[in-house]
Amino acid sequence: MKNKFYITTPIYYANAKPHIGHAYTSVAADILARWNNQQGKKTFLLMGTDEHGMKIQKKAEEKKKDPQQFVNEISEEFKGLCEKININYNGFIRTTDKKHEETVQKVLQLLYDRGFIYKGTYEGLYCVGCEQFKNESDLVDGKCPEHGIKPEKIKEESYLLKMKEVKSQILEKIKKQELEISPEKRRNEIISFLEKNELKDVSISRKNVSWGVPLPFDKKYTAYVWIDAFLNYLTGIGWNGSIEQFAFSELSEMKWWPPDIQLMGKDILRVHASIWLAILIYLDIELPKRIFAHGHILSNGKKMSKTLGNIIGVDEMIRRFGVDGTRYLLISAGTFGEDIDITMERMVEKYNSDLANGLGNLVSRTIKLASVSDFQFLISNKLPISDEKFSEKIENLRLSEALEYIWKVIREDNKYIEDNKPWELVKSDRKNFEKIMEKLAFDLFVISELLVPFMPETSKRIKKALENNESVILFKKAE
RNA sequence: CGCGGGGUGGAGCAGUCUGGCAGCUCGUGUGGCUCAUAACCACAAGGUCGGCGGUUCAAAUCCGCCCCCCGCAACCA
Repeated sequence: MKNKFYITTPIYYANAKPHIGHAYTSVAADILARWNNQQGKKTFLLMGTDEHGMKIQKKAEEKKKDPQQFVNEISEEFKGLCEKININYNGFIRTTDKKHEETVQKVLQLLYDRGFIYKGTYEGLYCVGCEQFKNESDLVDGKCPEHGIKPEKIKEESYLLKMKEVKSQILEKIKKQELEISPEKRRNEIISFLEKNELKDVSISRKNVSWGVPLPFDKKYTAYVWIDAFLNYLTGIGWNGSIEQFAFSELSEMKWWPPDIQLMGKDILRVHASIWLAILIYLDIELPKRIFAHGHILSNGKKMSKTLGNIIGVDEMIRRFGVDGTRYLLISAGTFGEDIDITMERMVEKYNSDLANGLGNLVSRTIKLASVSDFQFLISNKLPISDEKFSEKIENLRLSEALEYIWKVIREDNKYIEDNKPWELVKSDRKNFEKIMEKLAFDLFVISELLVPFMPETSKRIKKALENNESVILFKKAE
């Protein structure tokens, strides 16, 4: 299918409630989806929840809940988050969906039959207390933080996915831009990582995790969550696990494939650029066109954490700044792709100056000028707005720059009003007054069009206010 | 010698690849305006671009060394 746009977010791990990072990724994805939709493309935004694995099993036990019930609740919370911040998703995949699980098993079997999965041994640090393998980064002073004991190095039988042999293929495809990884910085990182390191074969089975998809060829094991999770990008648009489905992709429900953009946090870029790509290559499925890794949200230069008490909640932001205000503040906080740093204090400032005093006040004063002088705006919904500079910024995911571009117009219009003094002209020179008002109306219309992906409700409200010549307070001052 | 990111006026950032008067927003000061959400506009103050050295007619930008902060170290989203 031509003229389509398929975008994915990572599926969110359902071991805890959603936080602002999830909102950030989701809003960005939503903006890109809405923008492409506005450009006349058929779009599909896929989101979802990743619901298997040891962590979830344990969390459910702690709360004395059945794991399925536990993830049902969390999954609803993630959907709720999407509603709250106005994410217009087209599909929401859950890895505990029956169809997804079946497809995962099919794929595992296929990879096994083709010899890409083999039985070997996995060596790792095993904590007897937790009954699971630990990462070195999980340890405190070389000990398990929960049990205070040193994990043992043990070997265990395990199923492994071959990685060594695909490495050069992955590297080549990235280098040849068959798959674009951006920002460029991240691309370079991945390339140098692949060039400098051997890719070890990855263990894809878990012995002590009952909450997972059983390996079809050895039911004693369940699949490691990543394998399960990655396939969501395929099952989420209706893949049933048969390779034939791709042969007629123009006609089948796989018409969305490949993803035009896969959006994710920088933390999971590396696993995507290795394991995920390996799976696709083994399955002979076309790679995504582009993977974009964004940065993390910091608060006052630090990761948000309960101990530091610097957590900023989505609900609180919505309460103070509204839905569109929250979307604006998240996206305008810094270059998309870099880490961004937010604090409540600065957000209040930015909200007041950009939204209340900037956009809100411009709309308000323009409409007041019109209504006291019986000027009627002619809203020309006929003209499709296309602004190349703006488009280019969005295509390159320079999202905050795109917003700055709009705000430049807002400032210019404020100056324009100041310079032309329409409140005087209305008494002396009606003709010129109308000329000025038309220019303002046109600009506001353009602004509202450009804002559609970023602040859909605000955009509608501006248009409505212009049509009805009705004064509005778009954004109340925040304290 | 593990890998990577960052250090730019009071705050937050852009600019570094491809060298050419140091840019944006906020805040501050002074003045102006009254259509507007005490909003808006103009002007001004404020920077040895982390440090030292090198290349160059010219360095925030290229090269070398050093200091400080922050991530990551793949089976952890």
